[in-house]
Amino acid sequence: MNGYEIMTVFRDSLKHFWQAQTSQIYRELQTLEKNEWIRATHVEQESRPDKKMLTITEEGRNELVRWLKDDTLKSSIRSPMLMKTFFRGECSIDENIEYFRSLPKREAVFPAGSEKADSISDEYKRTIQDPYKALYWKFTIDFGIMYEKMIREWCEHCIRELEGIRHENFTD
Amino acid sequence: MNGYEIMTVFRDSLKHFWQAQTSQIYRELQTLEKNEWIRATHVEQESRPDKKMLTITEEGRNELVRWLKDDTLKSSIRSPMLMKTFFRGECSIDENIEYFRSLPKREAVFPAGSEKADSISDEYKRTIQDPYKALYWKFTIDFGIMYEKMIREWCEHCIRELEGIRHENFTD
DNA sequence: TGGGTCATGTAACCTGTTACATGATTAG
DNA sequence: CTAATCATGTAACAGGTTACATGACCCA
Repeated sequence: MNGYEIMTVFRDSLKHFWQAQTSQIYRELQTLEKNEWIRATHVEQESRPDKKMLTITEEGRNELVRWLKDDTLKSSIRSPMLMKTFFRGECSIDENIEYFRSLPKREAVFPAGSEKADSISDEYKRTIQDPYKALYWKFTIDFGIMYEKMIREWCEHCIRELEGIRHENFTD
Repeated sequence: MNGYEIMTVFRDSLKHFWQAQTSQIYRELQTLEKNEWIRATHVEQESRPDKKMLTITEEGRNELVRWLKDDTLKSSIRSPMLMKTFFRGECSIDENIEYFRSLPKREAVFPAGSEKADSISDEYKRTIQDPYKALYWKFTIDFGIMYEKMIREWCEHCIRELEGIRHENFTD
């Protein structure tokens, strides 16, 4: 792929678990090239700007597998949404019930609906070809769907607790 | 609180959704002071190093509430774990079944067990006093517990799919 | 006497975001 | 003719990590 194609893959197929800007992609690709983990070929085109096609090297693939097998990396959650929830004691019960009601929509992993994710998949499967590799991509989609469901249940749980205390002497 | 106390709160009570290093805390506190969102008082102590106690200002609280009510900020997931899952097509089915078996333990939000979270809570509730505010902290713990459960179910789902294809002509 | 807690930070680096910059082709 | 797509990046800034630096007290 070239940088532009990688950008479209992030935008269309990976954004449910990782967003990346064009600027970051080009900068990271420069680093990968410096490390000789990828190699560039200049491809001339008519009626389209020339492309810089990138291919993974042997050392690059070794590094990829080394990273995959390294399970010392801990990927703890870093959630601005939970940080906001934590500080919601600054607002009233009614405001916070409304907050939890609107949260699932605002935090949606697939704002267009998770069914739409499948239609994106067609395009992506064409790029990826190998159905075995596409399976792991599908697993990340499944994660997103289950995550959305969990968020909805969590919000319902919080609303129930807030409604339970609304009529106690527990007001701000 | 002073910087050190804030560090202990992150370490003991917020690390399930946000980790912060001491160095970052002190740097951010400098910025908050520059913006006059917090104000410092020097407190002399015997047999202990002097403290720099910090208090939120009126503008600080306004800014906090402004941030709380701003729901234009989208907090999409950024998960190194899902990125690794995505690339797992590089490994064999058996290796990946093992990967999903060990994942819930490695990705645990509460490595000591979520029951232990409650014992941490006692210490924290003493700090926070206000039971209404403590409730929102508990909601973040509940999130962590539900998230762990979801991860376990997701891993079981992935293992089932991988075992289903193991005996098809779908090998690496 | 040695490790843990209390208490403060700085420096360098890496990663992610926002804004800027350019220019050709093609489809509606 | 105008907006979208293809194609490449740079600069500056913001946020997060790692390593370094200091020093006193307290408990075992």
